[in-house]
Amino acid sequence: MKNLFVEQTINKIDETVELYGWVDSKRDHKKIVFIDLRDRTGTVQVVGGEEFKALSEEDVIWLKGLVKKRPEKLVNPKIKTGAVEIEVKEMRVLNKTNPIPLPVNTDGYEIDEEVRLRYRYLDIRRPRMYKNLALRSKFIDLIRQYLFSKEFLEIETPILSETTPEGARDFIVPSRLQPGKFYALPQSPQQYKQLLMVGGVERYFQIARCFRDEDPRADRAYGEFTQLDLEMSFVEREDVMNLIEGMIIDIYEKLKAPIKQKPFPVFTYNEAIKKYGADKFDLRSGEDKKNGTQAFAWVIDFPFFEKTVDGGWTFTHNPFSAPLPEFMDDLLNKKNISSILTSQYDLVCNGYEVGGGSIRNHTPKGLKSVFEIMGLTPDEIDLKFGHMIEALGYGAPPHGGIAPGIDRLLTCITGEKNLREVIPMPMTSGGRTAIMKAPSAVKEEKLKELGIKIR
RNA sequence: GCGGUCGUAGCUCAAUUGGCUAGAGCAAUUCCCUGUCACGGAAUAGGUUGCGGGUUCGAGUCCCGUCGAUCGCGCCA
Repeated sequence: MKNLFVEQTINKIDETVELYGWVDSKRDHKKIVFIDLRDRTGTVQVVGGEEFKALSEEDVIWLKGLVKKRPEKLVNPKIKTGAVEIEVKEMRVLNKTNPIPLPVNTDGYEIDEEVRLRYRYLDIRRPRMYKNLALRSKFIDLIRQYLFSKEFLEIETPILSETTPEGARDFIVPSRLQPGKFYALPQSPQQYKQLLMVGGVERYFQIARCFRDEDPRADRAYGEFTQLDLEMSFVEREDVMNLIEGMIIDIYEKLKAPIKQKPFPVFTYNEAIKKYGADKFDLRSGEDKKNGTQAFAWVIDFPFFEKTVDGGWTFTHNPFSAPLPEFMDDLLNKKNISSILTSQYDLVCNGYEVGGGSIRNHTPKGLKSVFEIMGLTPDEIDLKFGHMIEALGYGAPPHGGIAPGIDRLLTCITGEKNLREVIPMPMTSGGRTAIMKAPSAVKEEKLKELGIKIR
């Protein structure tokens, strides 16, 4: 097993070491040949001769060699290991590469994204992409550390689930055992996490994959995305906001990412619209952008309902939200509907909406009232949300939560312009997996088994 | 669903007003060079200009269609 990373050679002067990695570049001077050996931690120069002649860029090799301090005038200040070089003793090619279809020693922005996605497994060899993936891993690690220290449980919720009657378009999956019927992939674990609160879990989180069949944008990947899904019992709006704000401040300190204003500024929806013309906005100065400062803010006091085109009402954010306490009577009596404010809070960072949540309606009558205002009949309410209303009737605790988007937070913190730069294997905007050929046709027998006829 | 931009060698690009055999850098292959560090130098190979049609003596270039990528609008509880 490999037990030494390239960047550690700097501490192994005069020792014989074994290294594994890829040939990043080769400089052949006939009698003396240099290669840069690369692994995920960086590159180091290896000095050899005849044995390196046949190497090509991206060959995978093992080598044994002596780490030598470089003479002063031969130090390369551009790389972390520039003060040393390896004098090769033995070398083996573990796998000779075919000509590589795209360069991996640039930042990659110049390359057609279609090519980068098709060869994503090579694209992530480039240091920038590896760094983004490593940061993503660290970020999630720090989330877990923080939330476990606050007595949270990490719990998985189903992926094969029920269609969501409102909201985004669902991905649906045919059922074999119930021919002609379909599962849906969750747009978020919203209902399950509330049921966990009914179940007395009190503090839940999940690094949750969410699925929505809506057209993509630069800040919105097609198909699936990841959020930190979180729910707490016996809390009020400020409790959830404080918890998540505390978590972010802790994580960003550990990642040495400066935050512009702490505590995060809070704007009401009306203030935000008046001041910025939108409910998401970028508070950074030019200087902030240059040094990677992250500007967080909260937006609260959104209207609960808005008029639909046909004159009815629909919710602005989340039908499971409770109104602010002072509007509960109006909700239950279906009065002054346009002025009811929701307990919804949105987290904004650098102009992106990076999360949203609310205190939920934890009584059956509160939730029912929302659907009644939306004009659903008792039968419809029962059919679509009967299970939730029933569950709330069995001693559901007051509860609320939030769901920060991991992809967007990472886009902000890395300064990337596109969400796909922090997603390991994203789909194209046309909904294709770029490496494998999904979605693909399935064989006639398979369809028959599922009870599906095409056309 | 709609609109913008783009599609030429494995990658990044060039090709004047529609006109000679579609060029260059990187990568690949062969060769030269003891200190380079994204080394340098010489040569070779590499093309259905996304695909299909049209206009024209002649199309990478103009027109129509189509496919794909990407950005935005709609959409996104």
